[in-house]
Amino acid sequence: MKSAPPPVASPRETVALKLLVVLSRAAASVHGHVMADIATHGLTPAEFGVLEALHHKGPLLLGDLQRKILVSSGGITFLVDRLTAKGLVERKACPEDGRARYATLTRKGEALIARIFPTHAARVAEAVAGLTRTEQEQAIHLLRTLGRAADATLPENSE
Amino acid sequence: MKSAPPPVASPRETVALKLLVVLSRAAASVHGHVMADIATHGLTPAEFGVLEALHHKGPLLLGDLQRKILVSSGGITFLVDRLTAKGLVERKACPEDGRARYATLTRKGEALIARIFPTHAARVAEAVAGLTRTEQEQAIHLLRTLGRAADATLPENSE
DNA sequence: TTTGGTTATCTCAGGACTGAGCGATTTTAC
DNA sequence: GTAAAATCGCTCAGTCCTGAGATAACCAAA
Repeated sequence: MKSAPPPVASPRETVALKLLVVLSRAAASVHGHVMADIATHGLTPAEFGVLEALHHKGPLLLGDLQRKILVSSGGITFLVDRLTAKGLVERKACPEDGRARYATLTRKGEALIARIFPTHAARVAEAVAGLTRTEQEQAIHLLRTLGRAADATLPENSE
Repeated sequence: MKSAPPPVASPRETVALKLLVVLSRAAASVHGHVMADIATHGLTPAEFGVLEALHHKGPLLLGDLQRKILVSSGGITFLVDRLTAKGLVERKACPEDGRARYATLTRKGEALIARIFPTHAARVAEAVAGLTRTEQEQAIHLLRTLGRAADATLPENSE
């Protein structure tokens, strides 16, 4: 004699909630692989992100770096401080803007990222190998659309 | 006279790395929506996860709860402590196992989650509205496959 | 029963990061 | 040319959470 549970969510919401769950779990799982790799080199994911960004883009203003790896303003200062203490990154003055600073890789930092990046790439490929190449490309397309749309409707991003 | 950059990654790895990026960004964007909603009720995402899980599954052993919301063993103790202090959750002894504890919602906790869940569901639906219903179902399928496979190849998960 | 191995939770020290607010600089408007 | 507004990075107090170890309870075998 049990009564049916109340319809707490419409079908549309049910699908959306399921998508949220699998998205979070997939991201966490893949992240787990990546972290395990990165941690063996004594780096946090955020530190690795900084090194990777500088490796591929060259010197970057701290603000650009911040937006790229998605940390707070205090976070990027903290990260660059720590990487500087490790001798992997340096700050350079920006000639056009006295407020801004460039972050650049030192020789040692460049050598480190060049050494560990190939392993990282292989590990990522392995982590996503559950999908075929075609499926990966489908997923990329869907996730890019999803991410863009979600960003656009975020309140604080007025643009 | 610039030489071509060295092939740092194979095409397979390039696709995998791109997938990692869009996956992380999509998860972060959707997470942003959810957090903004949850924070207005004075809850952290992890706290909300606990309430949501108990709301839908009923009383749960702490260990099951821990695996469900993906926190460390210390984390689940901390979360249940804090929710207990807020009067939203209680611990109950487990008759069959003296080591284990159930977490259950209090009246107040049940009332809170019942009140805020509909808004949450609507917000999630809005956050993923950049994809059509069909696309959402494709994404769910792909992400579920991806997550499962990634978990299975994670070293510490032997099963 | 006793012993040892597992499992479930808790304790606690510490780390990564946030976010509000600050000074310094640049840009814009008058 | 100067005052107001915006932008950049930094400081710092505080938060959430991790992870290694401790404690207690269960279970199987001798």
